[in-house]
Amino acid sequence: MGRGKIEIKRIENSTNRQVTYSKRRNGIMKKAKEITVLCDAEVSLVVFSSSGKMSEYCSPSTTHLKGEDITSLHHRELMPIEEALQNGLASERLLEEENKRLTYILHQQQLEMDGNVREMENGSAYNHDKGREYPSSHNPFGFSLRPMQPNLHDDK
Amino acid sequence: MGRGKIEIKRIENSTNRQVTYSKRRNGIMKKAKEITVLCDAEVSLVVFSSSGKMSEYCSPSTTHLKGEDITSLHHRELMPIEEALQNGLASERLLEEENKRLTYILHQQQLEMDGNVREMENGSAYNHDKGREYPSSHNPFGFSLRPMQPNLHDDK
DNA sequence: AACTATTTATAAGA
DNA sequence: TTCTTATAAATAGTT
Repeated sequence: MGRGKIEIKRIENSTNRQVTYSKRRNGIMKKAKEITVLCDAEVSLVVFSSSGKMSEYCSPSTTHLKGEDITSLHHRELMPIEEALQNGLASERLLEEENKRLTYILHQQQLEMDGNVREMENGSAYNHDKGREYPSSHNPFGFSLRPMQPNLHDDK
Repeated sequence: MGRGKIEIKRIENSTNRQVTYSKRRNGIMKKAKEITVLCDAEVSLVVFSSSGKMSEYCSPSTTHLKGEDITSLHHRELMPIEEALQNGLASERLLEEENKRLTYILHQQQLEMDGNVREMENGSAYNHDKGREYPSSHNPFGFSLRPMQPNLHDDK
């Protein structure tokens, strides 16, 4: 799409690569938003440039979380951890805290499951991650919790 | 892009919405792969259709995990947990195991970092998982674990 | 950052 | 669903 056709292979020129990255990142973000709206879909998109800069899009949660959207949940659950990490706290300590959070959420899930075993047929999407910008040029973050689609209908 | 211009708003006709979803999902996945290759970027993209079907793309991990790719790590580390969950084991037990696994992985990462701090400028890409269908049209899984970049340099 | 010539994605139709 | 094709949209190369 452009003045010339290009091969899909790494752009060696750093400047061109950066420019193309910027354009295409905008393009894919737009597409993500569009499919969300047009098709009532849910999308999580995270992109890291080769220089470690992150961009992300996450569709608003509509059917789940009882009004709390994924973004706000992300902010509530993850940002405190990210901040703490950036403040240089020991990773072990953070792991403990993370684990507590996991435990809590797992309990919540467990309660749901106990009350609604039928819907526990299938699994989750674990996973993924990417590059980034952190003060020390290290990402101090060991892992993050990525809430997806809690099955919170307790009406059954 | 097509025979006619469309407004970006929910497609009410269910069939059309499904068709558009399918086409656009393919399109955005392609774009994700392209930006990965062209710009040396890392991408994680998860899309859920309104019927609960998930599709995912995650760019391959290049710099870390010493040869173990994301997929195999996912299978080794995560699938047993998913299966266990599906078998209804207590969440506490699973969390403990999960935490042990996390700790182990964190240590592994630590070892890598200790021996090669220079290369720790950018992160690894854990994982991914591929298209599942949730029978009940709900994703029963409330969260996913997203390992990122453990900051385990205890030299500060 | 803008500007276009082109390529690519895709909406509608078959 | 898969293919076709006219048209809208994205974007590569340029300014």
